[in-house]
Amino acid sequence: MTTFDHSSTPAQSDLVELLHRRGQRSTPQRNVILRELRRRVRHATADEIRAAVRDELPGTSTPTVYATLDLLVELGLARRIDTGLGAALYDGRTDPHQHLVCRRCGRVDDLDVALDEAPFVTAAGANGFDAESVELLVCGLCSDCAPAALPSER
Amino acid sequence: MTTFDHSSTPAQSDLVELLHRRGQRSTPQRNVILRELRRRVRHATADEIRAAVRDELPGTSTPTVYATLDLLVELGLARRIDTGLGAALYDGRTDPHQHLVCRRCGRVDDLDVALDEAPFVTAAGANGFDAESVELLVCGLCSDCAPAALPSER
DNA sequence: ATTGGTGCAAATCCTTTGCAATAGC
DNA sequence: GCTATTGCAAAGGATTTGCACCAAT
Repeated sequence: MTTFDHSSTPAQSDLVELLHRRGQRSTPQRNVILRELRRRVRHATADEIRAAVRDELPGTSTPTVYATLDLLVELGLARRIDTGLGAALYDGRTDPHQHLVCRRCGRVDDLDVALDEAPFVTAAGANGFDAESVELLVCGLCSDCAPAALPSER
Repeated sequence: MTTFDHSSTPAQSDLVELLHRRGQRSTPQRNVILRELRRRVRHATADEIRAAVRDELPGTSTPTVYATLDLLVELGLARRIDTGLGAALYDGRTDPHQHLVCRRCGRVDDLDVALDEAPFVTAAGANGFDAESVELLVCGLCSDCAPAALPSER
């Protein structure tokens, strides 16, 4: 196999089964964090998720939010985007898409251009590397920042 | 234009001219850091570069190393790799190539598979985004970690 | 009852900032 | 001489750890 399963988004309720299959537990925190992540249009930082989750689960702690987001990524229900500009972003979309990263304001937008991952996964395998995912980032200046940038920074 | 200039690595001496053209100065720190970055086979963290540079320029400070590496990236003489696993890595190779990132040990290797950036750059432009570079990371387990990983973490 | 999960506080790690001193041009 | 660059120390921000308590199975 040279590609990944990119089937459609699992239902919210599937989280319970995914967890139980691994001997892990369904908790209010996990359910609410996944729901919150999916409700969002824009990508969110762990801290933004925590702020939002607090309406429903007031005591929710930062370490729990991080642990849960990492777990969701591991379960294939979320993606983590590391841009190197401030905090990592979490993305509830699980279907294949890429990201546009503005190096000036840090904004990250989705980019829906198909990427054929097969050659990369195959070449990785030839190096003894077990590929799990391919992330493509287009870095540059977003529509707000491009005009504002001085010639020297372009 | 829908692609970038990926011409061959500039000579060390060109750094001086690149800097002067921007009204910036050639300093021993900048020259030594670039030389060190290019000498390396494996990618290096800012701190590793600092440790290496200290042999030649004992006083070199952390902020200078970070500032210089950022400058080299801006000048197109280096790339910064943000994996989200520990410190950022700097890569002195300027010709097009991708990266393999082991999520377990953090090791990053080069992957020489051609990527056609054009469709991504074009689509970015259609969104009003001014693309400057495209980064592709293949995430997974390296040859050392894949056998060691427990079934549950694979 | 078991043991996985949570919250709290604190620690750690990476990177940037402020500022006075230095050194290219 | 002008001002970019440096080093130092310290701050800042993101994420993780240790541990006691709690709760899902």
